[in-house]
Amino acid sequence: MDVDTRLLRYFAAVAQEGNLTRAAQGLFISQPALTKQIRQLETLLDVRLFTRSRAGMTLTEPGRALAAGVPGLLADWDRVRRETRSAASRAARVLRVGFLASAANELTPRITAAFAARRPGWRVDMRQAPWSDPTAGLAAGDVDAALLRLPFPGQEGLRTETLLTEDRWAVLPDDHPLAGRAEIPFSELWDEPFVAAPPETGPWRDYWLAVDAREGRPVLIGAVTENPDDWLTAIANGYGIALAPASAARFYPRPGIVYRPVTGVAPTSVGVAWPPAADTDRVVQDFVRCCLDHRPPDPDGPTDAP
Amino acid sequence: MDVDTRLLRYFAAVAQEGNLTRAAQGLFISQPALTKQIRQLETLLDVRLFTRSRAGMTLTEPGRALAAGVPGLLADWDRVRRETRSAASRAARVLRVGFLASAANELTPRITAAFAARRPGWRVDMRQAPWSDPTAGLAAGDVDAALLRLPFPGQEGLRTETLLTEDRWAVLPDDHPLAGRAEIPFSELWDEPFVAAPPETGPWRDYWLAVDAREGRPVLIGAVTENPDDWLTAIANGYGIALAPASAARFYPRPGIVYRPVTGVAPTSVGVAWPPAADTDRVVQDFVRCCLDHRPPDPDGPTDAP
DNA sequence: CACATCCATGCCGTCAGGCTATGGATGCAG
DNA sequence: CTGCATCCATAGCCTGACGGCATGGATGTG
Repeated sequence: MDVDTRLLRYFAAVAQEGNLTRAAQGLFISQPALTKQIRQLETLLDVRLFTRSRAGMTLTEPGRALAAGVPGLLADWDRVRRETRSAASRAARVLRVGFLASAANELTPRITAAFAARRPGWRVDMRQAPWSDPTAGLAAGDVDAALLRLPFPGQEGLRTETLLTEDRWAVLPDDHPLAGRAEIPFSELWDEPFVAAPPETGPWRDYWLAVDAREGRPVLIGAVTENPDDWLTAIANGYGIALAPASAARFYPRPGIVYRPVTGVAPTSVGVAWPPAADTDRVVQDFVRCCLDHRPPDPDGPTDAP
Repeated sequence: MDVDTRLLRYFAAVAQEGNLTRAAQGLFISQPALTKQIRQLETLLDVRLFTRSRAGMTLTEPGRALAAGVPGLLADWDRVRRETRSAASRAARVLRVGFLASAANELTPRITAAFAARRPGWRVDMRQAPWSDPTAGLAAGDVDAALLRLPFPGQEGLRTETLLTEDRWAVLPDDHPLAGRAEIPFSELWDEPFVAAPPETGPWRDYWLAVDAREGRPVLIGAVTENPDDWLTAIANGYGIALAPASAARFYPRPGIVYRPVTGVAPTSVGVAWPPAADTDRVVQDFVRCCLDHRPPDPDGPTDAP
């Protein structure tokens, strides 16, 4: 009696959604395809899992029994898969490091160089994470360590060390009325439209919109983008402005875009993070050591910033 | 990243066997098909799971990590599947009862009739189990209760009640030298060839060969059969003799076959069994009650035996 | 009564899984 | 040294499953 995890995912989606059409949209397949798959699962188990009605799909009693077990099965498979990948990385002497955007700025190459010197034969695999994952793959177990922005949601379950702190600046189109100012109080930006990350990025999005520095004022969203490139383009095209770490001026310069210091928002930090399970992992700890050894003496940023 | 349990079964088989060809035989597929599947799993995970050599397939380090997790995944899926089936039976008001051979003999129809009277709307689904499973599907969770021979291996983890006890008789071809005897001491059968169940049925096979009543003498196997029909045919054809419950003379009469009482072997019992989890299950307990209510007063067999 | 919203069905193209036959590598026995 | 056995990999083919689109049937709703 074999089953595909795909079938279980489909079932879980329909069970949760209670609606074939919407579940199919969420799974990026057509509704008839999903109909067929659910029927196939029912045939396979010889059990009626749903009662169909115009109102949608309602779980039967056995359907509820299955729905209770499936998420655990999928999670277990995911765990085993990640453990296998981790073992593979380790066997290949690869340290997987997740990072967000510009990672630890100018420190990054120096950290990896120091690690290479400390662990000959090992290779660092730097993986850029999407904005939607503020843990840069660490929470999902996709990487052994991560360079990321502090603080982040879920930080309690992970070990972190701060590497550097820098101010947040404003990113403006160069024809913006405020583009000529040497420094801008954040309150003057409250009514400006912002180019934001997608809503599903949650706290990340709010953090870079500086929601908690707006004294409750609503945020004006001018555009939503998924990655730095679209983000800069949207700003250059005048859809809105944004906040960014000061170092973005060095890492993401672009014609038509200017970066200006902002007062009235808290600075942002970059840290290294690792899972508690890696506390005794010599390789991960070596990497952390390399990170800490290259912390800049000046807490406002790396000393060799251009 | 979806995977089929089939793929995991294949992987587990190769991991355990260390040999594609033999694993493929055990899985009833061709060796090239298995080669492709294993390679596909490696591609899917992007991990080399085996090192190939003339000596066979050896697990790599990540392969061992996967092999450690896969049996648990498969067991969990099986558990969830059985729970779903159980919920379905319950919802359909079906009590699944496993049984071996002639179950509780003449009692069986009376038990089911009593249960039908006690639980209107419920249906008893009687499922004959193969000889290879002395728990008649109970251990695997395929049934809610079982009518089976006592004692059986794995009995400790289950609840049992004895329903009837009967002597074991000899089953002989009618032209056998001992066929004319009214009663046969078992010691006179020690050197006779026996028609046995397949070796994989283990304790069941040994029990009906009465291995523990032979004072250490080796058993002579004249033929191996998988089911009662082949078994009787083999005996009629003179391949060997066998032991059987006395009631077999009533349930399995056949031209060319005679049943004779035997002394020197312990009698055999039929009991009802259920999992501890069903101790509080009203329906299962009703069925057990029906079984006990129809226990014959005479411990040597049902009173209405012909 | 038209319309919206469910799920089910029919038909078709594509691809993955299986089989048979065969090839390349390597160890072993005569 | 050579023929053979035993590994696993590859090639070519067939079938069946999965997915898409278009459409149908049932049932509330404005």
